[in-house]
Amino acid sequence: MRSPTELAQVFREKQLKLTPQRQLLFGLLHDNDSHPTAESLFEIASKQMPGISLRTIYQTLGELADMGELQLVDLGNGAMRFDPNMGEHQHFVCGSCGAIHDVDITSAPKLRAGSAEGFAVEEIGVVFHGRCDRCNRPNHGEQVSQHSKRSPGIQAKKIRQVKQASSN
Amino acid sequence: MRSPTELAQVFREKQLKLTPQRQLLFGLLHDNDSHPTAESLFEIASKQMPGISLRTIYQTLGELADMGELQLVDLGNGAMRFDPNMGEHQHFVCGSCGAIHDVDITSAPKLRAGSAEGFAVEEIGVVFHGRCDRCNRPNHGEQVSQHSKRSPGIQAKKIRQVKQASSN
DNA sequence: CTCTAATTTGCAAGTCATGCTAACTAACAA
DNA sequence: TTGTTAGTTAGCATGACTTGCAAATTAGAG
Repeated sequence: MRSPTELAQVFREKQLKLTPQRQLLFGLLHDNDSHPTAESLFEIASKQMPGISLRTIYQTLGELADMGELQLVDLGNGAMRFDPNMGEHQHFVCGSCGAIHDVDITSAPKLRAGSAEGFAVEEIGVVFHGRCDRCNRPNHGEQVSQHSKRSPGIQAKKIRQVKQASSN
Repeated sequence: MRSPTELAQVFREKQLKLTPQRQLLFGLLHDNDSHPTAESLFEIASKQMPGISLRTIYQTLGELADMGELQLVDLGNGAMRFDPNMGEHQHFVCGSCGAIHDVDITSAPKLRAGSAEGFAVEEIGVVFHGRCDRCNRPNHGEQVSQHSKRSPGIQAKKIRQVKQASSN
């Protein structure tokens, strides 16, 4: 995602208003590698701007995604994650603490697929699962920080799948 | 997933009752490669057993998943998909018609990842996106059959992610 | 046939995200 | 500075998908 300043420029050019809500979000998202959910952003934003609406968070996030400024990542953990890192990369999800880390695609085996079985593959989504280095230590803090809400039953054991947005 | 007969055996051994609802589902799921949702199974099951509850579908499906008889696949399209094919394979999702096809992992480049960046990778989830051969034809039927319900906005462009169940 | 624990149902509840609209305001012009 | 207006925000309702719960059933054993 571009810097708040650049985004301001882009918005202006598109006749989009530079509201304080948007500017706040631009700042909160810039260089944010925490893969926040709309809810978590809402909480943080609320501190700096009490009264801001969750609806606005979703709205703005959706616009930024439309503009190709950020990715909407669904790890199947319940809520959508927003990732301002538009570079080609994948994600690693720690099954122990729930942490999500970016994985440089170059450090992982390159993935490619031509038209397998007659399918014209355009995008390949990948998610690595395992335990992060911290949780692998002897005295790891086995605490699933991101209190996973939605459905403890099926959710707990389901097999997630990936998807990369098409060029739409 | 094992055959209905074998499943019956398994259930008996586990002191689980062989209800007609379960038997019906065993049959509907056996060799089913349509990646049905709970809802779609419900519709089909309802024809053969009017009155069956959607709740029961979810319940049974969850149990089968727990028993390792089927995978719960989340393509991010809104509803969970149930896949009785427990063999190692990936999925291809057609962005045009919404069809989901199994992809033999061997026909796609093998994926592997040791501990990238300190992470102990246990599972890697992959989903291929593109257009199926049918939709690639000149006069393709550009109809998203599986009327995607849930959230047309964010859903339409979001980047899905994958996940493979841990050995739980 | 009886009994009991496992199941099924039906409905409420919960989570996540979007639709809708009245109230508000950034951006621009006079 | 003030007026105008199209773009935005805030709230609330609604929708989709699942699960929790408790009462009513029933499969399977004795």
